[in-house]
Amino acid sequence: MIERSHLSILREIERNGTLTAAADRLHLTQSALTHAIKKLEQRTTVKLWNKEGRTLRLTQAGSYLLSVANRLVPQLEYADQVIERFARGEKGVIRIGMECHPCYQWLLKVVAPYIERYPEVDIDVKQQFQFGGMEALINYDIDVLVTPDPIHQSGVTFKPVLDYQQVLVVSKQHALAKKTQVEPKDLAEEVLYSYPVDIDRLDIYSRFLNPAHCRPKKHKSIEATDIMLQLVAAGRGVAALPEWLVNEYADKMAIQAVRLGKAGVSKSIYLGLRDDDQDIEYIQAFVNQAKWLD
Amino acid sequence: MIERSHLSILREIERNGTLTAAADRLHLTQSALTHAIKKLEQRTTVKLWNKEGRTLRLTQAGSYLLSVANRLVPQLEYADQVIERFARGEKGVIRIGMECHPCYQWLLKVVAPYIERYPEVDIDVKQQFQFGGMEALINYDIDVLVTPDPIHQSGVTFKPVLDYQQVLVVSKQHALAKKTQVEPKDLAEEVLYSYPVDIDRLDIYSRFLNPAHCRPKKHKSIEATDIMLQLVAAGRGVAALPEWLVNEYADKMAIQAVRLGKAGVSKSIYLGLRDDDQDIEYIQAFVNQAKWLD
DNA sequence: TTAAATCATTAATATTATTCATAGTTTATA
DNA sequence: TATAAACTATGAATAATATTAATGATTTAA
Repeated sequence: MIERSHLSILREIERNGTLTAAADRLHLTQSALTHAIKKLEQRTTVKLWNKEGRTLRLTQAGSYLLSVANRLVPQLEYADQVIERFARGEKGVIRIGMECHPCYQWLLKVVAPYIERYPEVDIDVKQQFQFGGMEALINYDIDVLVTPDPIHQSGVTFKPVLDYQQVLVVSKQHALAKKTQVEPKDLAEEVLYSYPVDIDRLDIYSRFLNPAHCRPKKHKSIEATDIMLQLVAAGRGVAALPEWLVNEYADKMAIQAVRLGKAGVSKSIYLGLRDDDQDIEYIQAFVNQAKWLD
Repeated sequence: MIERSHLSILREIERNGTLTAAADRLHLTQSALTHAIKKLEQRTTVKLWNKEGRTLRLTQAGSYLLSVANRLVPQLEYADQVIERFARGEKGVIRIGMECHPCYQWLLKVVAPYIERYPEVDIDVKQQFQFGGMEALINYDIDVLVTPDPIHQSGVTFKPVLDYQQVLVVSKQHALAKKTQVEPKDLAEEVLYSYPVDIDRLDIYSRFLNPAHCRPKKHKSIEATDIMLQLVAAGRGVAALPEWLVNEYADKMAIQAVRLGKAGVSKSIYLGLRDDDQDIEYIQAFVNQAKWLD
């Protein structure tokens, strides 16, 4: 069986001309090389070199093996390097699954500085998890789950990375814009825009309207945040969004954030990780980056 | 340092699912494998597997190494074989991959005299490359690629070995059989037989019918040349084939070759070789044999 | 011809791989 | 849920292999 060491020896002998020099390169003694090549030639019963005087000339079989060596050894050496990078926690892939619509904007702000610091880590974002992110995480389809609704399950741990207020966004011209807070009944005559997700997953219902048994006049769903906010700015309706997201748009659009009720609606974004991965350095670093952004 | 044994172990564990089974395959004990992988993981300080119960799931680093293994181990195994052949005093093996259907018939005529002259060289023909022959060549799955469509890529050189005309074959009774050449519109009421390959790869379309915006009445695909020509002879349709191939059958069947258009459709068959192999004598001899046949 | 450089050989030693025996887990099944 | 079966882990013993040291033989160059 041809081993890596044989191939390395082939290469170094050819490159350096003499056994002695090749041995130095390989941090071995000349004797070791002599033994190694003799053993290889004996075991395969193939002569790899013809000895002309003290110089070695490759046979046909030898130069075949040399070509194999020149092809494969660099690949093995590269693999060594990659594994070292894995060892130092520098190399890897993070596949991120998103379970909340507006989180994407927040995620971009986490990812940007992270990829600066970890250029060897690939980031792959899969946005299409309306739910079922947990399953994807457990099945190793993703490595990190970004969600506002952590589910407790063994093998997976969630960490809060961002606390924020869910607020009502209205046009600057809107009557509610003057108030410091809105009440559920204030929405009775409003058009409410939301992302196209199940109503049970919308906090404006579960934590604000439903407890007061109120409904908006109409409910429309829209995929794109920009469009939604343009409609809001135009006075065509209102929306419930994270405060930090509204702030991003506040200077470009005529919109205003208003607190939901007296206490406000507090939310958190969580990152879910498999316990297996907890102590992978580049994943830890990612979680820390997310926390720090806060 | 990643050794061949590590890569083989990776492969067999993944292939067999359990350490015990992998150990059997490798003619080792389970204990040996446990020790080996533990040692590797300790030396590199990289976890290659996560143990979930008794099943092993590759980590990112592990699956990276597996991909390296799947690429390199077959090449090492092949090198073992080549060296064994050298040991037995055989000069080697030529593994030929075919990317064109009718080339097989031509190849037989090259191989026949070659194996007379080089009884010590084994010839192995792999016909199943509809495409992807390039990859096979580069991966050392084959040594020679026979194709009408050479792709320029470093490390591989193509040499034309046969120039020929692609012609239309019709029954001797067919009206077109009297003509010296056919025009695209002549096929408008014909059934056209071809090998079952993508239409883009058929010269009768790309170089004859398409430029004139013509189509045959119907297009049917058939695998076997003999059957195809029998149908043609029976007047059930026409086909486009290499002239030399038609000539082979011309005396046995009532078929007639007609030139495609005024200029004809000229084609070449190329042999692709890795540059590494260019100066291996028995491979050179093969290429020469192919050229000479012309 | 001689000194320097290189390669080959043997025996001793060091290192690494493998096994054996056995204990500890996990999984299947009854 | 107890039990058997299948699998993995571990430590100590052993086997196999690699490496060296010491030295003699050969080649090369001056």
